[in-house]
Amino acid sequence: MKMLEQGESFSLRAVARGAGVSATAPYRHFADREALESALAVEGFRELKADLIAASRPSHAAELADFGVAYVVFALRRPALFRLMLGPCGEHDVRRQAAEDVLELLESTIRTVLPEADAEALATAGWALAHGLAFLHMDGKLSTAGQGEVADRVRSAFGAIMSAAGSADPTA
Amino acid sequence: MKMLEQGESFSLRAVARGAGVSATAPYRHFADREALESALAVEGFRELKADLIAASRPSHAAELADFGVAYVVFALRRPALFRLMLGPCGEHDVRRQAAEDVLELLESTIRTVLPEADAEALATAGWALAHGLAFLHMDGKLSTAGQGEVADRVRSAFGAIMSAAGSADPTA
DNA sequence: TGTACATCAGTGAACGCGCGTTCACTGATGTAC
DNA sequence: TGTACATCAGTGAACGCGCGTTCACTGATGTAC
Repeated sequence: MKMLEQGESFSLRAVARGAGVSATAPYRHFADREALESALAVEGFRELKADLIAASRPSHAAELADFGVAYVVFALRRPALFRLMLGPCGEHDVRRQAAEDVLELLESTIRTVLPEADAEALATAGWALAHGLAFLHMDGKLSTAGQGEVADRVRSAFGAIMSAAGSADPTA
Repeated sequence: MKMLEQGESFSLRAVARGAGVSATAPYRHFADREALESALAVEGFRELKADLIAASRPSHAAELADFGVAYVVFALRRPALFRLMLGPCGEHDVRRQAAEDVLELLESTIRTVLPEADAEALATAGWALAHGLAFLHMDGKLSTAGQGEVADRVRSAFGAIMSAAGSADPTA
């Protein structure tokens, strides 16, 4: 049960604490902090992908917003993990490929739902939109107080992007 | 000349180092780390707003993408400052109001350029889109290698959102 | 069944690091008379 | 013009903290014979 506590940010010692184990125990299983971080990120991406697939069975374009809602909800439910997964990473990081996979999941969905759209551009825009909403909510720039407020905002934002894809050429 | 160095993240000592001054010198001017952080953030928002206004004189909807490009370029040029400005903040943080001001700048521009659109929803979507693109590029999830690659990607993403606003109801 | 040994997850003390912060100080500049 | 004093930006030593990491260790479990 390797979990990141709600409030605190990632550190090797914080993970050990969260697991109820001494600060040095993780070294039995991981070479160093970076190896632990990568393993947590990979597991996190597995969960995120499962959430995205579960939340959305997009039969038409509007339901793509469900992807966005699931993405933002995941980020708000596990902020430390989300930051770990999608935070700064180097050139040859496993997280780079994992993030690419998420983008491709979105892209292939768009290809079946909106075959006439520029799937690559639209997938990038959709991902960036969800990503921006996730960070703005996580970082307290948009309110998360109201019941259903977050989901409504995400849906309304996706409404703007997605109705474009069917009706206009997304490349300016 | 209070600046944040390119690579390193914000800390009181890092700012002092960047200013070529001892670690304790900032206490002559700021009560504590948080006061320094707020002052830098406020100054940063002033610069960002100036960049946004300078980069874009939106006469029609497509040019709103210039806002997005300026936003992302600012983030990539001053990543530590950008993270400081738009990173986690509490309920009564000056940065909250400053961020709100940026949103309102975008919103009022939309109101004059696209009077028929849902300006509030569209401004939030546009901000989130630019914000997501900024973080995805900063954090190495989207390539920043190619000449003009970033600006092209931002324009193409904004194309998708903005052409919607003129042609369809952005609320799903 | 019992004895000897290997394996292996976890422990606690210790290290060096950068951090925020305090403290008493120095040295330059400005002001009063 | 010179002397006495206040102001104030900056200094360097020192503190306690959480971090990543090392080290020698303990104690439980499994395996060989």
